[in-house]
Amino acid sequence: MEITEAKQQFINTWGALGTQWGINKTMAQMHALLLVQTEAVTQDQIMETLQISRGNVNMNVRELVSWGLVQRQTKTGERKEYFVAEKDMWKVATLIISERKKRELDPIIKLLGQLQEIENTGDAEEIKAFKKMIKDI
Amino acid sequence: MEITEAKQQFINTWGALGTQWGINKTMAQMHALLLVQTEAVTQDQIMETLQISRGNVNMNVRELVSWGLVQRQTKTGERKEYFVAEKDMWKVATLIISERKKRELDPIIKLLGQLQEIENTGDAEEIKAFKKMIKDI
DNA sequence: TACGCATTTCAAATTTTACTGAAAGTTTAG
DNA sequence: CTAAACTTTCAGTAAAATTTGAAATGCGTA
Repeated sequence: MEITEAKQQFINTWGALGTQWGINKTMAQMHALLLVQTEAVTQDQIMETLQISRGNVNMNVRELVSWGLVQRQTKTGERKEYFVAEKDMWKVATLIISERKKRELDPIIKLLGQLQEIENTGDAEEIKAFKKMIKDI
Repeated sequence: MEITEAKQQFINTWGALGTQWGINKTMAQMHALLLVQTEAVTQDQIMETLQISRGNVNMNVRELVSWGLVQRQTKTGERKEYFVAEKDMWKVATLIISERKKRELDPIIKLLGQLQEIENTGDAEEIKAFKKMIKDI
């Protein structure tokens, strides 16, 4: 296998993995593409490589940037924007985990706190079991 | 808030969280339902509580069982099946993590190994960067 | 072995989620 | 200030995932 093919396969597999983890396929693929690319990449290059529309690229780039996984770059004297991915894998992992925690876990933890607090009438055993379960989570 | 309402809210939120993590909503809700239920539960009870079809219950129960999160029980002299969830949250977490690892991570790790191995022609710098990236993951 | 209740299967329908493309909006060099 | 060059938005469309429901199958009892 040569390098181009290897990169392609990596992009596809990364995309598939993303899907299984509740991350949209295109976003995962774009991330993979930017990871394997040493040089900064333009919107058009992404469109062509992944065969997707301009709007789609735009939305997912924005999302990747908001996760802190990708940065925008502008070269002086050019209107065009370039994109580069964070390459330090340790940082990447940290960013993903803390971002998901913030967006998804924190809300449910808050709810669990509330549930722990407030109910009190009814079958005592049942309530006790429920509270224990919530607490354990 | 009383216990019934609290349980309901827990089921809904758990379902929503599941969705965000690439687990289908019904499966997550069913798991939540079985968690908050002290007693073993039948297919019909699940259908009624979550307002879903028999086929749907069947498929998702099977999936939960295959994850080891739920067990089937039969009472002697009855054809009917009852379901109970693993209640030890530590075990639950371990099961989920190891199952997802097995199903999703292992395949990509295998691929990464392959990618690490085989390509060798082309721009040396590019290949080096790619291999480093793969290795870091 | 046959009957009836319960579970399983799976193609079709529905629901949810993602993508496209064209119009509107921005930015910057000149 | 203007126009060219990009970027962004979003309603409509397309694709993917989930759910239904009815037919087929399995199981236990008599």
